[in-house]
Amino acid sequence: MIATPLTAATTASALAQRLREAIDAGRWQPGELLRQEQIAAEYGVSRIPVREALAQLQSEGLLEIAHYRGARVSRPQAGEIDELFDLRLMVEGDLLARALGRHDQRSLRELVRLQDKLEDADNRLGWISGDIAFHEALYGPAERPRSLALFRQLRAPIDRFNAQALGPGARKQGWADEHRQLIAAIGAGDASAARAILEQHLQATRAVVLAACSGEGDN
Amino acid sequence: MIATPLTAATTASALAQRLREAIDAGRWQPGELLRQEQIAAEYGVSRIPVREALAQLQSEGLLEIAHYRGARVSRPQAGEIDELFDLRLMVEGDLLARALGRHDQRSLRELVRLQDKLEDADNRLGWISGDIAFHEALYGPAERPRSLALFRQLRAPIDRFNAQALGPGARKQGWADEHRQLIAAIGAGDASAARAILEQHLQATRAVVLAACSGEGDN
DNA sequence: CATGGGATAATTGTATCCAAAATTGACAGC
DNA sequence: GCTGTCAATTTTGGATACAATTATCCCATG
Repeated sequence: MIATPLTAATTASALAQRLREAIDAGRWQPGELLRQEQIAAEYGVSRIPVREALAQLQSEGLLEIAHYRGARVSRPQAGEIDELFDLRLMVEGDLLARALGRHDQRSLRELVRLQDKLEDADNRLGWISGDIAFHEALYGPAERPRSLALFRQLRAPIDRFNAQALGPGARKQGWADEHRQLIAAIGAGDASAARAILEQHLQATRAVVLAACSGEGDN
Repeated sequence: MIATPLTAATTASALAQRLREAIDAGRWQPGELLRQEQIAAEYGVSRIPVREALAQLQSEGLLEIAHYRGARVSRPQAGEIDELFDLRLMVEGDLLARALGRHDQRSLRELVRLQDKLEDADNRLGWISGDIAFHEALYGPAERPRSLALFRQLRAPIDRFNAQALGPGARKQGWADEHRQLIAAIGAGDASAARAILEQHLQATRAVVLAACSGEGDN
């Protein structure tokens, strides 16, 4: 089966995007081998851009590539998920604190708009990308590019589990409530309240992800 | 001029290592283009592993690659250096706190040994790699692989400036004193003292790097 | 003399082909 | 029947060749 033709700046980057989505969608299970030849045939390209795409996904932590032994979907350990949430709390807490005094009417309205849009999303991928957009708008005024990049990097492996294990219904209400409370705390300029809500938000998400992780984790 | 033959697991990874060192040594200035053909000829390989090495260095933040336009040495901004130190303080502070109660006689002796070795290093590269080894041994008992990887990632762009701008003599004594004080605080199990020394250590380094950065930064 | 268009060259991205390593399977030996 | 060894096959890594894109330079034109 040959997929629809690739249209993007470069074949390799388009492939990376496609493969990312395919892995998130469960096309390959954690630990499963991705064969270069097979992928090349599937997308109608040669193995060169396939290799570059795989290397890209490796640098993102999505794959583990062993010399002459192929690329496998990496399998996040429960302990690492836990660690990632601790790191997120540090980084995002700092971003939130720095962004707090820099929000204005316009950025607050934008947050509300993004949250409305997020609550309308019905599929899990739309839900997650909407959540990312919300948090980026939340932290954007801090003007901390490296921290924001780090935020994305720390989320990625967590979202992979979220996308597979969670439906849009799971904890959606609490999730939305916390977002609304965050907006309110920022509007009031209440730093400690905002921090507490963020902490609550991440702890609750951690619990859900860990439950899903240990529930289906059979290695 | 053709460099000495490459000997490593894979040509691409060996090239990446060589290029990293070459860039750290100033073989290419920030903003300068790295030509694939030229590098390939220089190391006696084809352009394929060169491309993979360049992609690797891009993912490390060392290069910026534009489609059909080549790879350039990235130019860290002063604001980003500042941000990186703030992130380091968060991550390393957390690692230090978690490692504190887990050190024992053996790991403390290892720290002393690494520090002795570090103070013997006479060239700047040995100094920096020795400092990395010391800090990894310092944070190792925390058993936080992601945080440790993040530590390396946050150091890399800073060390590049350190390697270029600083000699081994600059602040070497204060540096060593702070390391010794850290070992003492850990031996005494004094968390707040250890944290304070780490903070002092990083702030002093930040000042030196920022001075070097703004001193030669002519963009 | 400045400026814009277009041919030419230089450089990157991709396909095809070859070499090296690893996996698989059969078979001999115990 | 199990195990170790070796050939055949599969798969990955790298080299060479070709296509696509961008940069450069020349010259016509205002």
